[in-house]
Amino acid sequence: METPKTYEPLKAEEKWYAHWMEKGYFHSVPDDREAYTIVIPPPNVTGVLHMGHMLNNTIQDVLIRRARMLGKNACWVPGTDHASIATEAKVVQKLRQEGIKKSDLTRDEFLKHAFEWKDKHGGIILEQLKKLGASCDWERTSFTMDPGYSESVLDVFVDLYKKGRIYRGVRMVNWDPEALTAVSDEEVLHKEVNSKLFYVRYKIAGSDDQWLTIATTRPETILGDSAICINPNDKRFTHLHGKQAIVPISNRIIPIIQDDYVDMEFGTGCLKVTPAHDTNDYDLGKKHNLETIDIFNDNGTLNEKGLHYDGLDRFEVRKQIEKELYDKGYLVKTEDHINKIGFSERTNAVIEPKLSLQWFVDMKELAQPALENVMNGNIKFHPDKLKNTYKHWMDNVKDWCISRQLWWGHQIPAWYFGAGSEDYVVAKTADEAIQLATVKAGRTISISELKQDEDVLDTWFSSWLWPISVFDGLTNPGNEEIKYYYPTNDLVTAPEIMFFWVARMIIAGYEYMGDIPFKNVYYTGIVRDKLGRKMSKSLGNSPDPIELIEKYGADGVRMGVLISSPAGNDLPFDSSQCEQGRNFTNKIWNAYRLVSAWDVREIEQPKSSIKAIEWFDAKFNQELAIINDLFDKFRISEALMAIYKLVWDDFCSWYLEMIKPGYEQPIDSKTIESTKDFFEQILKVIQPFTPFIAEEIWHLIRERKEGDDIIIAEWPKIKAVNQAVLDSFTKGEEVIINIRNVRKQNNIANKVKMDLFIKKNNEIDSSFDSVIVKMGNLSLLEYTETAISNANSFIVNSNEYYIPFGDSIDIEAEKAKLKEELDYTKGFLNSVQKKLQNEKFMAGAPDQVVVMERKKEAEALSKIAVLEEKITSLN
RNA sequence: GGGGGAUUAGCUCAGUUGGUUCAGAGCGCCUGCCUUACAAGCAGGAUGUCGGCGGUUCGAAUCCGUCAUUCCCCA
Repeated sequence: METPKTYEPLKAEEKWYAHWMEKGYFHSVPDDREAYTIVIPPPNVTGVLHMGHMLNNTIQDVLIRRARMLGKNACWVPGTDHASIATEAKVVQKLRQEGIKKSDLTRDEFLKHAFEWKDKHGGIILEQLKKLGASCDWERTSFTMDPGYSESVLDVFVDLYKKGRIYRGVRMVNWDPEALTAVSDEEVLHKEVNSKLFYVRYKIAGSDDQWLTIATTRPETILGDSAICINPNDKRFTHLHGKQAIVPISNRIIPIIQDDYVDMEFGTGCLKVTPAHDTNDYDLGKKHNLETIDIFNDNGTLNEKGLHYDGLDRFEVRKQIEKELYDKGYLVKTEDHINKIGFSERTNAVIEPKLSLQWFVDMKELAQPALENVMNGNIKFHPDKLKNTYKHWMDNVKDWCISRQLWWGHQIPAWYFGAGSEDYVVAKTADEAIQLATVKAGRTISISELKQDEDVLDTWFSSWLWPISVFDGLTNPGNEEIKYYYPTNDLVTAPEIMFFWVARMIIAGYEYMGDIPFKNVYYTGIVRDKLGRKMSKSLGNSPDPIELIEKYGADGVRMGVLISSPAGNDLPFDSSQCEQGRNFTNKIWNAYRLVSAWDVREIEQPKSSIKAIEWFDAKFNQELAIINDLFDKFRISEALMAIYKLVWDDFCSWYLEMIKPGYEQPIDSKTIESTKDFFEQILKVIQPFTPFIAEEIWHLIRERKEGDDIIIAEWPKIKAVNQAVLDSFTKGEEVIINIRNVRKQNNIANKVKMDLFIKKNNEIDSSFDSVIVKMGNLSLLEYTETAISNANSFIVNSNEYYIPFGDSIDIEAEKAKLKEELDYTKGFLNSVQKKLQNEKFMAGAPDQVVVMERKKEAEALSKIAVLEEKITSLN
């Protein structure tokens, strides 16, 4: 049976993933080993895999696979998030297509539809992760609305309420008029848009024809105005102090107030104050005891306070009111204006600041340990610089609005028994609520009187418990698993959710476990397309990961997303990177083909092979130390690059070429065994990155006993590095490259053997001569006392190398080449000597540096001597 | 408006406490090769005022100031 010329990934991937699953290698149970734990950032339950997931999960898999090889008890917990707004929006949309309106359904009916949807689409993304090779412990798959999980969410709500950390209050919230729910500050995206600034004049009350002019971007909110505000220092408006103004159209009389909040430079210096519809105005309103006039319905249309605009959409009103203001002589002018507007992350609707009764978490004190323990390094961020962003947010942390006017999620465990604002209790179950309510009301409250809060909790109010609740740490505190796996080790996520999720997990960790939730946070970047645009479904610029896997193989795609993706930097993705990854797997495949095809005999081991083995052994260990260090620093893509070069350049281009027997020649058994040992070491090191091909070749290269799989093999241990061998090789390498250059410049085919004469002027290391002969395809390597005429020549370490080549040598060209090198060396010498003659340098520089400069000087001088002599000899 | 980054080769990025030829890597590009593992390959090669200007220093990609450009977060 012939081994195919190119690696065919798909079959191997299916085979080995099934094998790993069957062997239970991904499953972890607590034991004596050190635990290494990662909890997956749970994707939306109904989501599909996109490039961001690919990047994120590949990194996690690399970390977990390496930890497994390091002998740790590796546990990667997968799962999904119920994603209340996103999922509910999808279900509503699907029902609408079927002609069903959400408003026609009861809560229970709607939830039935939602669970059907979840059962149908939920977990698709987890199946896709398997194709990528993700070695998650699938027996531990969690969902934020699992019964046990839900229980812990409610426990935490009740607990925080009892501790006084949760309160209910009327606040300005970000209202999504499309989803009809409040959203958190973090779910609002601010974008710059071109809009208009409207200059509108208000008549001063009691005057005949005195006016003031305000500037606003939202003329429709005029109907909700409660005051005009001016800066008390503004000299232009001292005549307005204590006066009142008349609101256009509605003709209400409102006070003119003074506050230095007003920016005298912006607009006209007169600000209209609409406490119900602007966060800053709300604060002003509270400060000055202004009336709050809410003119909007929940869906963004105006209500009866909007007078004749009752029922019309806010944007339609903006158009119509412009005309009315103009017709009635109130509109002074309009100007083009760029301002930032908040959009809902989920529905893209323009967010309306709205006053409403919501539940909040008081964050100030909770945030303290979470801030401290990141700043003091108990939790490390990679890259470290993101600590600054974190600190800024935590220093200015605001209360967290946790109620959402949705049905899909954890229903808030608050129970109302009357119409008063305090007629409610917070309890996990209805039974408990009855008891509490009875006490609070001072009379017997029956179940029929009790009404549970209609709203659900923000999704992040459940996912902030993720590292704890996946191990039942709240419902079954102190259990064996939570003790063993918590705190987890590394978290891999996007900086976008640093506040939504990371910060809050740290808060919950301290509040409920008294400890950090993880030791390291690795922040990935945003995956962008070639034009630098964020990959998104709406732009349609995101490739389908599964198609990529089918085209390039999972290993190729894994490499493709990691190869240029340092922590915290965006990943400008192009499928050519997957091509590079696929080429790499193919390279390894062909190295295997080469090694497997040789005829092995009990013959003498060539000297060059002995040297090659010595060298690669040293080289491998040198690189392994570097790779381990890069892993420890979470420089994953650099570790990959180091491995890439180790395999491609050192192993394939140098080592295999050095030991490769001639065409149809056999290889000695010692060399082949050493080579297979090296190959195994290399497979181990690539296993975290390209697990499938590693496993495939692991089983092809040598007979394996049942259960001898690379996924659980031991990560190579570092042996002492023979630096002398590495140094000798470097010199030999330089000679070989020079020989290749001579061939190239003179068009001498590789198969033509050449002679090499060496005139020794300086110390010379001849230990790799046998390798030079082989790699240079030399018929002769000889040391000589005299220069050789009529030869190509080069200089390494002041020793002269000659390759005679009859008449075809171009003496002038050779001279020019030597002259050029001479000039460069003289210039170099000059700069070195300048330094050495500089008294300040000699006084200020450390000895080591001076010694180095002297050595450089000596080398340059000796090289110049050789070059000059050669040039003379050519004349 | 406030805060935080970033700026090094055509692209994506390394570059530790300022000091080895420190100006680097991968990709791309150029040249020559279908040399029996691999053309998804081999061998060789070129490319930079380290964003600008100023400063500190014997010495600056590295430290300081300033300007420019740009990204992110917050208001």
